[in-house]
Amino acid sequence: MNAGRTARERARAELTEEIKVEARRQLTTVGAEALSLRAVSRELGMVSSALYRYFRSRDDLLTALIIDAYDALGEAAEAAAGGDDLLEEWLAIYRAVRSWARTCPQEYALIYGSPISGYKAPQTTVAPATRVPLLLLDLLRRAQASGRLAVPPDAPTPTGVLAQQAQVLVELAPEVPTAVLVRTIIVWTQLFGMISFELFGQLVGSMDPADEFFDSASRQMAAFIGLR
Amino acid sequence: MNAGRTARERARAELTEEIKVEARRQLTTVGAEALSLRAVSRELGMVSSALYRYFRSRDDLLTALIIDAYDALGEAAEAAAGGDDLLEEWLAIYRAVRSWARTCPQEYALIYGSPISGYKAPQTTVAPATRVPLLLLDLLRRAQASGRLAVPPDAPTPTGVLAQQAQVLVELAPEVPTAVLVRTIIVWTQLFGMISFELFGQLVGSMDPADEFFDSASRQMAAFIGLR
DNA sequence: TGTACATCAGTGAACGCGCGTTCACTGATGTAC
DNA sequence: TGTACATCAGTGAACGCGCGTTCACTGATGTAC
Repeated sequence: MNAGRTARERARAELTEEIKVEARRQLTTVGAEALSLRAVSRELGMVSSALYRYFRSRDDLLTALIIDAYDALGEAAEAAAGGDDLLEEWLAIYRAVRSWARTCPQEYALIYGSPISGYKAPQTTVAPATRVPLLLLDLLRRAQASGRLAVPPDAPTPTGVLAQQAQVLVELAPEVPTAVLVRTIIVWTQLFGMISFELFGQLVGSMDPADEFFDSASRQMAAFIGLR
Repeated sequence: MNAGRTARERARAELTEEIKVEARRQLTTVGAEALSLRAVSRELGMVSSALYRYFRSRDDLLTALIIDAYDALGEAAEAAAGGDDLLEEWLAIYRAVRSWARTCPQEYALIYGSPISGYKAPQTTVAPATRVPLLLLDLLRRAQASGRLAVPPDAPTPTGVLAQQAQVLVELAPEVPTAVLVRTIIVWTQLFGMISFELFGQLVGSMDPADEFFDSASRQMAAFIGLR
């Protein structure tokens, strides 16, 4: 499929990739806020201004890295999906998310950590960000269809504003009870709270290393939304 | 109580405070990573080197800000504690934490956001960080003593590594069942996951504004640990 | 109460760095005839 | 297949900034006798 591409096009695609790879490499030591175009170009043996042929600005490079991070996470999660047991699939997705976060903590921080000061994420980052949530919602739809989703009796059906807000999710997964959808957001925040605490050192002194805790929490949260 | 203090001592204490206030003010626009000693001193009308009479380095100033942030959060939470209904008290502490985070998002990010690259938090930050958890554990002890803590039947009692790790908490709240203590960490991570998502913009498009969601989640999480 | 000395706060210059971005340019690659 | 022109990648110098930290110093405040 590279057939019709000119040498120029191929070189451009490759270098664009190399720049991102090097930027990612530097992220492991330095954090997004301090990521430097000059350092990246220096490491690639090119002059800093040359980088502007590939990215219009530092923010543009950051955007590309953010989209790549969401996509990498999405791919990792999607690769873990499938199988015939839905609960196991749910847990596998959870593990894939954690595992990706642990192997790429700075990329995780890029998308789920503190906002980068002075950087405003453009709309293009929105779609990649929804890959994992959409995957989980799809799983819940399948669970509901196959009778593996037992709405917990103590799950309150949302009313008022909350019910309205839940509509966005209802449209994506109309079969799934609203009470479960709200709980899904709760466990969704729990998942990232747990991973952030693990990566950012907040669990040190209690549940670190967090393997067993993560496993227990995942299962309890799956039960919390009624998945079995 | 300022009686025995010399003018020098008073001036020093005041300026130390002013530096922190100005640094905090700059944090609202710039993020910890980019916080600049020179900018702080400039704004205070002093020469940058003068700041070194008060803080040995930039990291020292950051440490002071971190400790202050934990303490401010701790105070806000402690102020919300008390009252005769334990569930209401729990919810009030939750609301206080969220409310503090929303009024001081950059200070929140300082302690619960991505780690600051190149900064290593010293031991002195540990104690202030435990104020809120200790408050909640104390509440749970009182709940257990007054029979307001009904261990949820589906809460698994931890075994193996998890049981060992839970010992740290058991020592702090020996009356509270271990199953509840593990769930407490789960809801603890949920709380900060939820707040981070709200502040960092991850809920936009679903549960933002998050007031009702936060309220519902707090109550459901209280029920999850068996508090009523 | 007054004096001599020690402590400390704040100055200003300097060191040695780094950064993002622009711009006129050279030389290679691609395209149309 | 060969030539003329257009496109594009990469260069190197420059602009205008910023930063943390050190150091010898002046002058004010505090302390001991």
